[in-house]
Amino acid sequence: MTDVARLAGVSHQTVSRVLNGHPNVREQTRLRVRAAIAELGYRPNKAARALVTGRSQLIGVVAQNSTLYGPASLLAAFEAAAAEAGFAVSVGRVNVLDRNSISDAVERHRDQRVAGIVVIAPTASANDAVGDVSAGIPLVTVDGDPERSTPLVTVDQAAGAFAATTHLLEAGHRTVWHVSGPSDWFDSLGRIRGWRSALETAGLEVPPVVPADWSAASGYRAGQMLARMPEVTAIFAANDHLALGILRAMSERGRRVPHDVSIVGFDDVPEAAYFIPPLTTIRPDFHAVAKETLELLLAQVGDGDVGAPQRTVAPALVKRDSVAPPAQ
Amino acid sequence: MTDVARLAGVSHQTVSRVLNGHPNVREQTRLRVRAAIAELGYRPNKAARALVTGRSQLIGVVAQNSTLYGPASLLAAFEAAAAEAGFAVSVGRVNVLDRNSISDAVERHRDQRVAGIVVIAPTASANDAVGDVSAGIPLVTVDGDPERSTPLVTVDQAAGAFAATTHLLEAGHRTVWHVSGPSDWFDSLGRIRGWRSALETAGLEVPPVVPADWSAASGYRAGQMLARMPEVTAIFAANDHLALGILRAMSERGRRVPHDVSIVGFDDVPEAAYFIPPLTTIRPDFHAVAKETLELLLAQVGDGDVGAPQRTVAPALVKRDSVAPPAQ
DNA sequence: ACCAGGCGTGTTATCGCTAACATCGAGTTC
DNA sequence: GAACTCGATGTTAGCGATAACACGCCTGGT
Repeated sequence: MTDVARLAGVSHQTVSRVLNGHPNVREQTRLRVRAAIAELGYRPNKAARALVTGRSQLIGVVAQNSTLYGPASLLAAFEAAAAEAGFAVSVGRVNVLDRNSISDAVERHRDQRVAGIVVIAPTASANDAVGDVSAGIPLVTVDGDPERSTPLVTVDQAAGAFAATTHLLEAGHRTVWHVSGPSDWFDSLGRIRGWRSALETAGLEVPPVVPADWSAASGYRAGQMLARMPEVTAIFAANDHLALGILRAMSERGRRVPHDVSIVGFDDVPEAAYFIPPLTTIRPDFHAVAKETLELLLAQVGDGDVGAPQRTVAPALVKRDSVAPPAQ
Repeated sequence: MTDVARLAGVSHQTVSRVLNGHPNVREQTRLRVRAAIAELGYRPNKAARALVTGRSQLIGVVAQNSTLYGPASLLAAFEAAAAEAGFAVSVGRVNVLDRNSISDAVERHRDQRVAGIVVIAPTASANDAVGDVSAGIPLVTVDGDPERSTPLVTVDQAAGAFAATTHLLEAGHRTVWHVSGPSDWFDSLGRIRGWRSALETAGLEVPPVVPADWSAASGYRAGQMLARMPEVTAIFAANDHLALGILRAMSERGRRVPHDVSIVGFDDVPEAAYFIPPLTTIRPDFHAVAKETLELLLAQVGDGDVGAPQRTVAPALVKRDSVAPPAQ
C-alpha cells in the first residue's frame, strides 16, 4: 500500500480512501491512485482490514454434514448469492446438530471475525442451540422453527404440502396418505401440517402418518406396507427420494403408478423427471431462499437491528406423470 | 490478550507462547495462563494472527457451482476432513470453469491469506487455468488432469471403469456399450479409457461411445437409442443418473433390466439401491480423496516443496441387481 | 570462582490496514 | 477582509497478535 501511495504521489490514507470509495477524493487523484494500483498489481490485505475494522468480508455458514438434496442445494445457492454480493463463505460442517457442535462452530466463525452467520437448522435441537449463541453478531436461521422469534427464512413447507395434497384430491382421490420425514425436522412437521390441513379443508378423514427418514431405503419400506393396502390410491411423499423408494416397492408388488397409485414428491431433484414414471413434485426455490437470507443478514450488518423478520418462500407444484385419477 | 496476561501476572507474549504451545514455558505458568484464559473466556483473534503470520487457518476451495453428486460429495468430504484438522474452509463457487473465473477465485482466496487452495478441476479448461496461478501458495488439484505435473488427487476413473466393464463381460456379455459423460471432463475420459482397455484386454470389438452429459435427461435420450438396438445387452453408464435415464428408456421400450439388458453405473448415489432395479455401480471413496488432498496440502505448507506427488484412490464395485447373463 | 549457555520471561517492533484528528487552501458570508 | 466552512489531503495512533531480541537466573564445566 505504501508503494502504491509513493507511486501515485499521495499518502497511504488516500489510497485507502480510494479503495473504500470515500467521497472526498479529487477525481484526478482517484485516477492516479487507481493507475498505480493497476500498475503494481496491488491487492489489499483482507486480514489487516479485518483486524482494524473487526469485520471481514466473510460469512460463516453452519450446516449439517450431509449430502441431502435440500440442505446441499441451499448451501450452494447461498454461496452463489454471497459471492455475487462480494462475500466469501466459510462453511463449518457439523456432524450432529446439537447444542455443543453448533455453538462450537459459531464460535469458530466468530474468531474469524465473520460479518455474519447463517445457520441451516432444520431440526429442533439445532434450533435450540441457535437461541444460545445469537448474541452480538448478525445471525440468520434458515429452515428453522417458524415459531421462533429470530430472523429466519424458510421454504413454506405447509403451502407446498397443501398444494401437493390438493392436487391429488382434485384428481379424484378419496384421501391421501403421507410418508413423512424424520419427526424432529421442521420440514417434516410443516409438510405434515399442510397435508393434514388440505384433507381437513376438504372435510376428509386423515389417515395415520407413515413415518420414515429422508432416504430411499425408508421410502421403500413404507412403500412395501402401503402397496399391500388396496385402499391406498394416493400418496404424498415428504421428499423425492422417499418417493423413489415407494415407486420401487409399488413396482415390485405390481401396483402401477399412476394407474393404481398416484404419488407426489417434494424437492424436485434433478433426476425426478426420469423416475419411472416421471415424478410430480413440489419445487422449492432455493435461490430465493438464499437471496432473502443474504438480505436479512446484510440488513443486520447495516442497522444492527431489524427486529425479527421472518420470510417464507412459496414452492411450486411441478406436474409430471405420477398422478392420475383413481382406478374405478 | 492483555487482560489475560494481567490476570495471570505475565506478559502478553507469554500468553501467546502458551497459545502456540511454545516449549519454553514453565508448567506452572502455563497452568496459570490457561486458567486466566478460561476465566475470561478469551479467544484469540484470528485476523490479527493472520496479519502477522501471513497465513490464516483457512483453506480455500474453488469449485464449480453445481449440485452434481461427485463434486458436491467431494466438497462435503473435504470440509469434514479440514474441520477435523482444525481448518476452516472458504468456498469460492464459480459458474464456469474458465481461466478468468478460476484465477479470480484463487486471487480472492489469496487476499484472505488462506493457508492453501484446493481446486476441484474436473475439466480441461479448469485445469489449464490452474497452471497459471499456482505460484507462491500451496495448491492441490482434485479430479484434474493426471498428465499434469502438479500436486493432484483423483479417483482412479479408469480402474473403476475397467472393473465395471469386466464385471459385465464376466457375466457373459459379448461386448459392453458405454454412455459417456461430457468429453471435456477428465472423469469422462478416464472412464472411457478404462472401458476401452477392458474390452481390448478381452480381445473384443469396441463399440462407438454414446456421448451424453451427466444428466438423467441425456441418459434417457441415449437409452432411447440403445433400446432400439437388440444387439445391445450390456451398458456401462458414466454415472448413476445417466443409468437412471437409461433405465427409464428401457422400461418404456419394454426391455427388461437385467433380463434383456445389463447396466452398471458409476458414483453409487445414495438412492441407487432403490432404482428399478437396484443399480450395480462403482463407488468412489470421497473421504479417502479428501484425506489425501488435505495431506498433500499440509505437506506443502510444512516443507514448502514436496515435488509434484499425485495420488489416486481406487473405487469399489458394488454389486446389486442390474447385471445378469445375456438372454439366450 | 568464572563464564558459557540454556531456560523462562519481558520489551519492543511490526504486520497492513482504517479511524480520528490535524492541516491547509479556496471559497462564502457578513 | 476577518472569520467561517468545507473539501482534499496528510499525520498519528491504534487493531491484536507474533517475531526478534534482551535480560536475568540457574546450571555445569574448567
